[in-house]
Amino acid sequence: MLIRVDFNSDEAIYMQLCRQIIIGIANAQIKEGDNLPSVRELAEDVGINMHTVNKAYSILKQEGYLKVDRRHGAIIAVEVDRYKAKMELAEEMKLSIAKAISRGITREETKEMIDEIYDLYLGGR
Amino acid sequence: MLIRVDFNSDEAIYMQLCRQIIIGIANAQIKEGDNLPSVRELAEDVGINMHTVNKAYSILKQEGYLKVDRRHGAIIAVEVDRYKAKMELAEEMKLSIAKAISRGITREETKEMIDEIYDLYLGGR
DNA sequence: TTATTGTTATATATATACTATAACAAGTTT
DNA sequence: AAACTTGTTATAGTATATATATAACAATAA
Repeated sequence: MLIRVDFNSDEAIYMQLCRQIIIGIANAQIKEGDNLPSVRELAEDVGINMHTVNKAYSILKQEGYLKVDRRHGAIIAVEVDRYKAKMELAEEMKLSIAKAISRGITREETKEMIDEIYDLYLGGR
Repeated sequence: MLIRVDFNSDEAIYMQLCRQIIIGIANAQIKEGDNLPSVRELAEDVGINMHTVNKAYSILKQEGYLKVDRRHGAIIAVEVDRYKAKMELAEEMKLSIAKAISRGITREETKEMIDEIYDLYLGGR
């Protein structure tokens, strides 16, 4: 899985890493049990510091997307707490939908958009 | 419209203000043409610095939620560019939906959630 | 005239983000 | 056994973001 960072973005580098890895899981570029490159390897590869990668991995571990052990490095292992997952999703969408309503985007339009994004990630699956 | 800030939150104070005002527009607590308290007034009211409020107002102005003139202070005036609004919404939802897919939340569940949040804001409208 | 408006300027303190080196124990490879 | 790689931790430095404190300005309202 290819990971790149945009140094001109105002999104923090460690967040760019987290986001790309989560999207990689969503669209099955990386699957349960796959291992990510070591912190030093990925850092070298994208041209950033080891600690920035380590921060991203630590967050992903803490949020339940991967597990880390010394034998195999970082391994994708999504921990699913459906209740927590839905609460988090709702919380994240609250501001976005408030913006949408303020700007006259209907619920049907929003749901169409949801379908498009699901299709984008799931493809034929 | 009541605005409060949580000093223990890890969300920046100016972002808390932006969020609460946008949600206030979405659920019609404040409407087109209504005016917000002056920067000094709101700062005094919630116990923060004038410049923090000014930063929030500047962002909301820049994002097209209000206009500011010296006669009447900050006035709600939502500028709607539907194309831009939908692009922004899609962009904001991409990461959230990637998380949802990773955690096994189906598109139907997500769309139910969208309905609930729309209902939350729109109420009987 | 007096007061209030948003805006701008300067300064300071703290937190976050990122980098740079270095070291450690645990595990893998040779 | 020795050499290497792993994640992790520690320390230190720089840069930027956040929030505060004072002060001043022109435009407007009372």
